[in-house]
Amino acid sequence: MGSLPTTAFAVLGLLSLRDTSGYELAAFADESLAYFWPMHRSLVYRELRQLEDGGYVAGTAVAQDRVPDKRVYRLTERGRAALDEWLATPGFQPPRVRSEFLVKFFFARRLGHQQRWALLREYRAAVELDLADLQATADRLKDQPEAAFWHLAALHGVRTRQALLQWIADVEQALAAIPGTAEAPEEVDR
Amino acid sequence: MGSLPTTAFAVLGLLSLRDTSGYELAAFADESLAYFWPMHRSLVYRELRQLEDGGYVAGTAVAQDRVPDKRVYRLTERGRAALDEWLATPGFQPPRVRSEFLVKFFFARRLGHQQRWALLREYRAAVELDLADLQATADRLKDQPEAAFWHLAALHGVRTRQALLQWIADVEQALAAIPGTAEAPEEVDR
DNA sequence: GTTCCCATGTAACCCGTTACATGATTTT
DNA sequence: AAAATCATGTAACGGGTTACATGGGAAC
Repeated sequence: MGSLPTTAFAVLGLLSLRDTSGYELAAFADESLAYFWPMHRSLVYRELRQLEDGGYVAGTAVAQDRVPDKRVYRLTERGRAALDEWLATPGFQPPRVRSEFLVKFFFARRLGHQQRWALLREYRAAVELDLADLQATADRLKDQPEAAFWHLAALHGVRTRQALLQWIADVEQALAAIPGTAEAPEEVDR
Repeated sequence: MGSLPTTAFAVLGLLSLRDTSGYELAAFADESLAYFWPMHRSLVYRELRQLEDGGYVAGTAVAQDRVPDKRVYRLTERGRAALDEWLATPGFQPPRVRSEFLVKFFFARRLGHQQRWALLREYRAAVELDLADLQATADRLKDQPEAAFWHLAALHGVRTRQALLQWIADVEQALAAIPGTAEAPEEVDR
């Protein structure tokens, strides 16, 4: 009982791929899990310490020259068991989204037309960037069979971002139709 | 400087619609903002207290019989100004997603076929439920012009969930193609 | 007539973010 | 040669979740 937080399993999962120090693990998490489970370095360090206290991982100090010494962790048998049990157990927390943009958008009735359009344009730019990034990741992983699930997870992101672009187009339509809302001209670059 | 957290603006925004107690405000937030900015009741209470300390809202004790007394808050001029300034200021934090499902999925190479398919099926069920809920909200708001932005925000959710169903279909295809992965039969109800 | 739900909130805990520290190496 | 980055982490703060409290209706 007292099951571990999801972040702990994320760490165990990464350790199941190879033994690493906190720094390396956090760096890899940042390239892989970050889109759907962001973890700051500090959190990774603390989690590793706690996992070691619980006997899920074992750390060894490794001296290095030129760079600071590090502590390399590996999964213990207990850790592997916990990971696999969590994976095999049905159920997951409902996905949580936090979008400051949507909060602003929700109250956008208080804004003038100019600013509404500006807000939307800004969102579109952000989504497009994000999509490009995810698409690049997905493409890079496309033909690596051992990264099949990673690739599909990236596609998850791609698909939702594409849907967002569609939504933005819909909203532009709807905004243009709001009485008295003249369509804002494209931003002119003076 | 020392700008307020987004949760504070969410609370100010809701108060701009009408004066309420913490309990009512949290209940309304749960029907409206929750999909993109969840706030637990406790958090709303604390935020209201802090906003009152900062002079953004003013609370009045209201006695009731049969139910406990309550404290009703209204926006002060300062609160209204802070809200509008935040709204009009460009920029927003990048949307953050946290999906335990995707963490499990990412490590699904460790699972057997049965369990992979079970995980996916479970996800589809969850997404379908979620979609139905959002769709119902969107439909309900469709023809209320004063709720136009609320309606569009709900559509934001609808669109992304539809994309997820598409993604799930893709994944089922991909899983079926993984060597040695016989397609798992539909769950038989004995 | 117990048990569950409503309406109102307070208190404690812990996860997640931000700030701080440090010496070597690469960049400007 | 000063500034930014890398490779390691620790410490402090605060937002978000969970647990606790309470007394009156509603449900079974």
